[in-house]
Amino acid sequence: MKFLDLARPLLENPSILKIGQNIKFDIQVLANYDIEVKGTLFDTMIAHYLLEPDMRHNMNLLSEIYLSYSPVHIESLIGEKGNSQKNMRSVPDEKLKEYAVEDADVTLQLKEIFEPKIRAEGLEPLSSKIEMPLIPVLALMERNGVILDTEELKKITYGLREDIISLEKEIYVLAGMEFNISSPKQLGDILFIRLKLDDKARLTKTRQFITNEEILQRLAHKHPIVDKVLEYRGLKKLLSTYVEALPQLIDARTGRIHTSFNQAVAATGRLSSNNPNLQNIPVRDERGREIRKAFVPAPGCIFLSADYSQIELRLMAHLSKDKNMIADFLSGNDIHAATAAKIFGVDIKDVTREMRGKAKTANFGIIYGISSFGLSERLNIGRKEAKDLIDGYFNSYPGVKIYMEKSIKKAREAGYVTTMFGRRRYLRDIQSRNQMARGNAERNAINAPIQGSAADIIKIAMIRINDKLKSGSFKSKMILQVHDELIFETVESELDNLREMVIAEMSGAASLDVPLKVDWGTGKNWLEAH
DNA sequence: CCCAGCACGC
DNA sequence: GACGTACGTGCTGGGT
Repeated sequence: MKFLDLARPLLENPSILKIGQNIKFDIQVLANYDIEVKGTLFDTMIAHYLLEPDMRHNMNLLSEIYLSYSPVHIESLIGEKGNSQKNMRSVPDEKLKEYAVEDADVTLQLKEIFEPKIRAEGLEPLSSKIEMPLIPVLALMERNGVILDTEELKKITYGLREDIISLEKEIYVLAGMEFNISSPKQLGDILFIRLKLDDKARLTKTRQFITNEEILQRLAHKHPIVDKVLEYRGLKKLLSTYVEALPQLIDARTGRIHTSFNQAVAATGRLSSNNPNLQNIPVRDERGREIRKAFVPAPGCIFLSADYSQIELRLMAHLSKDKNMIADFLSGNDIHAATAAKIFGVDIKDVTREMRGKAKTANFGIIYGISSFGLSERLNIGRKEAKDLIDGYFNSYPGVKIYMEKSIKKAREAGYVTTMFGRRRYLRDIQSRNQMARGNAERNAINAPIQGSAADIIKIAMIRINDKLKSGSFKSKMILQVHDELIFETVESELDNLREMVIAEMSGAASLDVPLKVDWGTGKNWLEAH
């Protein structure tokens, strides 16, 4: 009897607990053999992520820390990573056995340590109701993948290449010499030494000239080369990071792109995505948006995109219990306009674009714990005006200021802050005498509960939606998560049912003092649906 | 091979 | 006087 035939009934038995380190990986390997792992999961990597979200969670490290034991490194079996790295299949059975058994032993020992710690720290519900059940959901989304229309991408490629070459030529003429525009060092020397665009130019810590977008924007009026450089940078980024890289990641077996969702990287509880990162596909800039047209549904399908509207600001309203902010959300008015009306003391119908823009920046800044200096930099206004704006903000929403102070106080006293669902973030620098370290910790004390609660909520929605997809025998697939947005490859006949279900599960995932509003769109590519 | 600087997303 | 908005991934250049 083959091993798989022996293992299958155990792995597929829903009443047998599965303990592992990075179980999503095992689920994917077993899925290749048509084994569907069922039953409750306990993943030591995820457990440690909940216990110490800022740390790394690989098994050898955990073993060294918690078991004072250094397991065999995989490299000693299959060699260093690189071209010559061998496959697990090439490892002699005797060695493989030792490795596999040790791996299982260490994992079980770690579980015995982490499980009581999870319980002791009040993390059990977050663990057993959200993080562990999410593992197979992410595994399925990864296997689902998404189709990339390479012909559509090719169309973009030619235009980009041409424009980059002509920009390159124009830049060389304007600079009076050729240089590597992609080298910040060379570019800085051209702009600030050769062309003398700013005699007070700021330097990076490695004493190069800063040439980032913010600095260049301010210089744009001084010389035509600056805009060309900005455009060149943007187009190069699109070409190298997306247009040229994405087609290389199409899986030969499925013909689709399969990202990895990492559940144990972001210290706030968010997911991250890599190989490729499908959470940073361009959308703001007109030229970049074109790339989204290349993400398409399977024949007979249509994309449904559903996203939480202003979830972080709604969480600020909920967590702070600020009466005015709650009222602004309940009114159904545009929140940034409502904020502007309060800050500037005008009727909401008299709010100008400029006022709304400032209020919007202030709203974002508040979530991130911004200072008056930060806000003045961002809005390109004076320190005084920025301070007045912030004072106006706190007068409008006094509960928000109190909440921010309370968050910092909680961090000082407990050493950590928590999300709505008990996720912790330790802020060890909150007492630091180093201003920068302490400031950082204080901003995290404000941001982590908000960003983290939003992450908790969308994870709950994803689990419930996945359950409904199964129980309702939908053929539609959940394929992507982008922090506050879920994307589905929808069988067209299921669209109405699916949309209704998705919106209900997303808005019902948590009960706040303000509604959890969900916006949605559909389309024959990701740009249309967004 | 690693880090810095930069740019994309939320 | 310096610092100054959270969380990520990935590219290129440039030094080792």
